[in-house]
Amino acid sequence: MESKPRRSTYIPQEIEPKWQKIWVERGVMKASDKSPKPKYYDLVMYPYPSGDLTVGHARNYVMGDVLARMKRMQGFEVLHPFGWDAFGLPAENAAMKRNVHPQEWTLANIAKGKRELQMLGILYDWDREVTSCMPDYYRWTEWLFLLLYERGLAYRAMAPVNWCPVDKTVLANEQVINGRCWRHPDVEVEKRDLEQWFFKITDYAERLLNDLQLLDKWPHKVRLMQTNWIGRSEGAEVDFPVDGHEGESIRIFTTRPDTLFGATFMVLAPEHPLVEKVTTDANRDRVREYVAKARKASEIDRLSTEREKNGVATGGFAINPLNGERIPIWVADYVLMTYGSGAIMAVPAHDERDFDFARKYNLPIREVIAPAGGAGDDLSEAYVGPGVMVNSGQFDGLDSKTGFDRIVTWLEEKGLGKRTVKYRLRDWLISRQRYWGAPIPVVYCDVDGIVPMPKDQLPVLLPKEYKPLADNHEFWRTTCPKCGREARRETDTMDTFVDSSWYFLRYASPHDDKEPFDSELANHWMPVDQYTGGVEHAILHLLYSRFFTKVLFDAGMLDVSEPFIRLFNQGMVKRFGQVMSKTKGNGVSPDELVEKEGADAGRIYEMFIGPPEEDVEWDDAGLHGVVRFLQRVWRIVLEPQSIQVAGASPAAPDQTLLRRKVAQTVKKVTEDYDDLRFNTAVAYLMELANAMQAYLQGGGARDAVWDSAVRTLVKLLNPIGPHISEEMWERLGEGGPERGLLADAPWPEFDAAAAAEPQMTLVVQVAGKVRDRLTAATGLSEEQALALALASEKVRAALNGGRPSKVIYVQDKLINLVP
RNA sequence: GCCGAGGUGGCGGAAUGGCAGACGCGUCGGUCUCAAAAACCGAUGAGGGCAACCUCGUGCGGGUUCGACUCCCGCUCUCGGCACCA
Repeated sequence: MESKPRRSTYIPQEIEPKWQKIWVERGVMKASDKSPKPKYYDLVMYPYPSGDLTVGHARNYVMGDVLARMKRMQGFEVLHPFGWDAFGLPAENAAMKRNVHPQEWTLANIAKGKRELQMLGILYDWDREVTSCMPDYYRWTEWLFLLLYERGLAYRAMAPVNWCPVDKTVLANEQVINGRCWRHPDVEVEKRDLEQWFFKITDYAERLLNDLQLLDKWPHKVRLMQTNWIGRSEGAEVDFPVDGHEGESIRIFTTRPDTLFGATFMVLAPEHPLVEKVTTDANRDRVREYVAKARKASEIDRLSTEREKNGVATGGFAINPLNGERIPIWVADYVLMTYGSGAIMAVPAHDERDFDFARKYNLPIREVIAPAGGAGDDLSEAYVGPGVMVNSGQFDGLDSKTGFDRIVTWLEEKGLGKRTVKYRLRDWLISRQRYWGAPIPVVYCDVDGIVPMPKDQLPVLLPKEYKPLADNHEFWRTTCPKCGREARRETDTMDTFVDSSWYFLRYASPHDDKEPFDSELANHWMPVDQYTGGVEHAILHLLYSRFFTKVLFDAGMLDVSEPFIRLFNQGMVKRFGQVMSKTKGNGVSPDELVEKEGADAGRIYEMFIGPPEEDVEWDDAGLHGVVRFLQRVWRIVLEPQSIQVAGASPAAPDQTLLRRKVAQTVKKVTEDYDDLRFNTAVAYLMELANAMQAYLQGGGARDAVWDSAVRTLVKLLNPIGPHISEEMWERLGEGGPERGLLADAPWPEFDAAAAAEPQMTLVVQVAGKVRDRLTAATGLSEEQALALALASEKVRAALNGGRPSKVIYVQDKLINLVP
């Protein structure tokens, strides 16, 4: 019995661990600070180590890895680091549930996550790994808090804050979604008056807004979301004197000073400090009752736009500074204490909210802006558009835009008001009543007040014992750094978004023990060339990081004022209609994937599954299609003799054609990787493999042209399928541990001459409908093309023997004959 | 309510003013096999025709253009963001 010649088969499980080991030994992804090559900083958002890494989460890490690998081959010195957003509540929840220390749980998850990333062939410079919960990192988070404090950007204030009753901590505005906690969509936040630490991000509102214009490589959507979040409004502040209270006035903000003559009443927020003063004795009980009720109402109820507006009259009156008119002062909770000055002038004719309110309480509605093209005395709704000013004394007849300026100027001259810009953005509340976070490094002393820790005494270490810091006497009993008397340490920790607002800088000098980062190195690597992560951070993390970068720029520690040049938000991977997660039971773990089909197939499938920015549905059958593709590539590259010359209708093997296809693929795949269009890049690689197989089936010679095609295919495949391509490279005799890695080989150059099409398909249309397709040389003149078209039987038939009255010729593409 | 993105075969998707459906999945037919699976080869938008071919077709209705998935206007549905910010 004769045995067939033994064929090598593609068995990913045999080759993947081998190359992973070699890459690590060779330090393939180590970034050198001193390289003469141009730098490329390729960053993925560092994750929370939840211990729940599925191939779904890994999708964006694969994207980052593909780019990093190609950029290296293209001759860049690539910084591709990884780290862990390791402080945060889940660790405390796990600690309470399982009685393990948050740190123990976190570090175990990190070890697990790291192993899972490595088994997918994702390479990072692990020497630069940062872990935000370790003292060598949070020491510098504390340091940066002090920097902000020194610069007047960190302050402590009593304020009504959002309290999550489940997490038992306060939340930043950005963490409250529709009045509910961002981590618990079922839990309404409560308002509490607490003294808390804030970062003064509002000082940077204007710059955060303006510099969005520089970020032209960010998704339009994210820029828009930040623009709306910052919420800039131009208008005027105007003081309305309170009738009968000499020297007392109510300051309002309006974006429509042109409607000042239409103000028929004023509204104060229930929390407004002047409420008590302006209220008359006759109205006092009702007003007090209303204010008490409003304070108790939940945020959700208060902010609901559906709810009918309500309020009470104070009995007091204010004077319109423009016309001296006496108008009543009301209290209503549709006016928010947290925006503007907590008081408004109500112009019901030209504001929908004021209109509703006026209707309900029969307050006068006076039209002062007439819509262009006719007086709109229809009072069924407020007219909020521009128009011509009426009932406005000396300003009558002006268009509202001019009136805006004139009135503001008039107010400024009289000292009654001034042009103002307001933002919706609020200061960033960073205090958290939690154990597992970076301690806020300040001490409260009866004598010296708030005393920041001296920087050389950092870090304020978290105590080993897991219990609330406020209950840990050993932690908070301390001495004042200034006077040495007994003092109390701050027991709140920082929002974990503080940790993640600067981690991308730490990667530049992760072991620096003198400062948060080495400015020279940070300036070398920054800005991040490509930043990849989920869109859920469109506001929170990205806004905070931009803020920190600007503060550090102002402090002279950084040369850049925007951290991320190009931002990409990848879509999520779903399975059975839901986002993949281990807890939901629909996750595919890296172990499962690698064991079943191999890391390369999984990587390529995740890139091929759909457009990278879209949510995609994981499908095991689809994954198998990629396995087939890899097996085919393996055969084409290593076993071309095993591919039978087809009997039926083999396409004539054409070397020029093959060379052209290879050259065209180089261009398309390179551009697509660069633009993160991985799905089409894979499609082009498949097309090339199909063309190469057809060439073999046609009996094509395996000569120099073939060899070059094979090597190019393997190289183009490398960033996305690194193990199989590295193995094939070695077996082709091109590389391997001795002769050099494919990962270090140069990227294929685009050969424009080889890619050029000498012939074209001339599409012939008659009246815009395709009637024939002709093969012709490129560069035809219109006359030549027309002659060719008219020679076609089908075209003549479509023209019914007539002559075209008009001809449109698109060079090398199409000719359209209009009868 | 306001702002934004989107709607293409049985499915995921490709094509951004010029050949609609690349690439893949699935399905059907074939080769191999005692058989099945796998693998490989071929077909595959719908309708009509023996066929060459013809007609229709990118959510709906209009428009611009020699020509529209692509641009404009209106509508509709889906998804995302914001939601009393004066």
